Amino acid sequence: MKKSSRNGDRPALYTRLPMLRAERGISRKELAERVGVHVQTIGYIERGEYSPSLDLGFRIAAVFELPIEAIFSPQPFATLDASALTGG
Amino acid sequence: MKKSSRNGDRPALYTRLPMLRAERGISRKELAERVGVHVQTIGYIERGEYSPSLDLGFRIAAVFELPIEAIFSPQPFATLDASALTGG
DNA sequence: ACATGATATAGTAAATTTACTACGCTTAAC
DNA sequence: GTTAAGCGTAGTAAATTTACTATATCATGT
Repeated sequence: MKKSSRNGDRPALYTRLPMLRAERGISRKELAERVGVHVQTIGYIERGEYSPSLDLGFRIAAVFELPIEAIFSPQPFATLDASALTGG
Repeated sequence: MKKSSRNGDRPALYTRLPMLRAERGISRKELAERVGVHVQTIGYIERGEYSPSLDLGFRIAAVFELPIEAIFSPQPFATLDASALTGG
């Protein structure tokens, strides 16, 4: 009654939430409060245990002021390269 | 058991799906088949009766080769202006 | 040692999304 | 005038998401 069964075991969706939170020093609890969901809900999303609603996706994107595609992806994110980190 | 109760009556999310389908001459049935959901599911989404999963959002975006933000929005879309339509 | 904050696990319950079936209504094609 | 396609409405059932509680671990700070 929890994990996406469509894809057996693989995450329903990948996310950069842990990295983005780390960068901005915001905890799951704080993010949860800012988007109006339960803390554990953020946990489930970060672990890829399910795909959030688009609605929630937009609220999270608003907190980080980033497009949804920068935070979530159906495929794993690549590690950031030099140009991303130095402002190419 | 159907509509978003969080926001009483307002659509959970707005979408340009009807316009995009019209532009490309694709029916709900065809879109549904292409993203792998039931026809009625597309109907519900187009009527704003609920907010699809981010997962499904990505699949729909892939069909149109557009970013999610171009297809869905928490706020109503404005009508396209001249520059959008003439290639500004 | 103790308290605290952050995260993980487990389990239950409620809400929302998705699937499916059946019908009614229009419009276009024949 | 019948057929078929496309869309809307209704209703039920299944699956997934979200809420919430409790407990455990780990790291930090005092």
